[in-house]
Amino acid sequence: MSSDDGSVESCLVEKLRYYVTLSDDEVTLLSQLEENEQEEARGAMIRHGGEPVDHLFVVKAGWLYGYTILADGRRQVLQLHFPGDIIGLPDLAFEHATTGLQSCTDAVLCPFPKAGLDNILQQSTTLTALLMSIGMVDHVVLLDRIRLLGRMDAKARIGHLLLEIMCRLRTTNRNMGCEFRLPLTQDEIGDAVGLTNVYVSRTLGELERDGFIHRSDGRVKILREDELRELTDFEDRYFQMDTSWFPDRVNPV
Amino acid sequence: MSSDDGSVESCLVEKLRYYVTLSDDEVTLLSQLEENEQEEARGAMIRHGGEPVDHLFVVKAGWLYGYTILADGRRQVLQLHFPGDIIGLPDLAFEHATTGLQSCTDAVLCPFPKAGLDNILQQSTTLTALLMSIGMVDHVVLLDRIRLLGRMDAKARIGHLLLEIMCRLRTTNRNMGCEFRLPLTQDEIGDAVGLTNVYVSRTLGELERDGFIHRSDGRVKILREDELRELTDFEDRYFQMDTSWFPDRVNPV
DNA sequence: CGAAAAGTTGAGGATCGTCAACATCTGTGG
DNA sequence: CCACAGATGTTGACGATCCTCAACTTTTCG
Repeated sequence: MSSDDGSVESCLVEKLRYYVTLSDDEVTLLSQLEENEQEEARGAMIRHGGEPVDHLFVVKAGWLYGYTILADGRRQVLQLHFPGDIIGLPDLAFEHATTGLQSCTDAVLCPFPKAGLDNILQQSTTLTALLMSIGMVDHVVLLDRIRLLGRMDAKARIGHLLLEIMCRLRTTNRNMGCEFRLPLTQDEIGDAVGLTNVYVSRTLGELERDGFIHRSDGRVKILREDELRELTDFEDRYFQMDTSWFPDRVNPV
Repeated sequence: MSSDDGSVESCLVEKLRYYVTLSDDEVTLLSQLEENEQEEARGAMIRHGGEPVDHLFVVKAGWLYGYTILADGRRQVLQLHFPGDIIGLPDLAFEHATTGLQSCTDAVLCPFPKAGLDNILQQSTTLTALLMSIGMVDHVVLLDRIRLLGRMDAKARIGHLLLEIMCRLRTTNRNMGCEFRLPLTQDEIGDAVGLTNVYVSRTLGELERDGFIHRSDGRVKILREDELRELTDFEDRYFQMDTSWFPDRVNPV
């Protein structure tokens, strides 16, 4: 699973392979998106909201998040980005970035031009359908987030976020257990689920006292996943995807 | 702008034409999505969350909304659907509907099978790119909603919702003013922006006393749009779309 | 080792929810 | 045309969740 220069295979390919088998041609098409690399340190501002956007990114390593700042200076974290994600698709429809982009760990990004999607749209209806499907999964995850922000209390919000992160990590790390490193500050967690850092601290403490999670180092372990899923009404949107409607291949393997 | 049988042209075509010029072939492709009609009365449950999904809808007339019910019975309205919208794209990636669907006015829907998108994906890269772009606009609208739910107070939430509805209506009703019929109950408004009907009533009253809106009949008039935009930090995501990255046409006019 | 960042804990306060009574609107049948 | 019932909207009193401010502790990293 490693290419001949010793590097690990593309996370994007790995993520897409979680859902369908890819032909060599399709892998080649995708790898064109990852020809350039750009390293970023933890906490780097990669893009401000409102800037002109001329390229998208594939995340090769690290965690990042999109955010907006409100008039009073507070921040809302809009979505988390993990290795294998394509960042910036929604901005394609606009001339200026709708969200800021910041890294929460050291990260490696692969920038590619907007036009880089032309190849894919024109040469592979399967990849087109797959990219649309990934977009649909993301869409549903946002709906879950809306539900969370609109109607759930602090404990459920944070528990839900932790479960979502875990399931998302599993799509590129197939046999991950229930423990993972959580490189988010409590400020960032709060900004993601609409709470303050103070209340995040209290609530994480409560979740730990209740025996739902265990924290040590920068790591989190989900102790009673089933019960936490129940408490937070969580559904794993990443687990499986319906590809039955995909068009017959115009460019068969 | 009317076809020979006297009916108004497709809202879907009208909405897409807001953004690009369409060829006759493309209009034909799209019209295939609207071959069947289904009438629904106000308040009809069209689909429950969790049901198997075998088709999507084009909205021909009326307002609808997607929602979910929480464990305690409360409801979160996830998105509003207007004439010209395609409902169900996100569900394509799943075997079961992720949201319930209900009408808030009498409505006319055009159901079409999942496979109905094949034609479009395979025969028009322009329409494919356009559908993706619409999806991206929707995506950004959801991000705005997340920001609203996570960090804005009741007055801004409701004001923002009203502005969003107005701008959305303008995409299919080009020369609409600042007044429109609002066929949502205060329960539904509350479920959309994460408040209770009681607080919606209070807040609408406050917005009216402040001179931002005027209510009469079932209609709302935005009185000081600029100031309300400022108060609610509103940005019109529907107004314009960047189509510059669209692939060169494989099937030119 | 020391400074800055991140996390914890307490006290008091603001926003919004809950419950309840009442008012108004809407549509239906007599 | 009126009567009535159910749905919808309004208003008040009270309470819960979460925020703000602030002091303090722990961790991280140069």
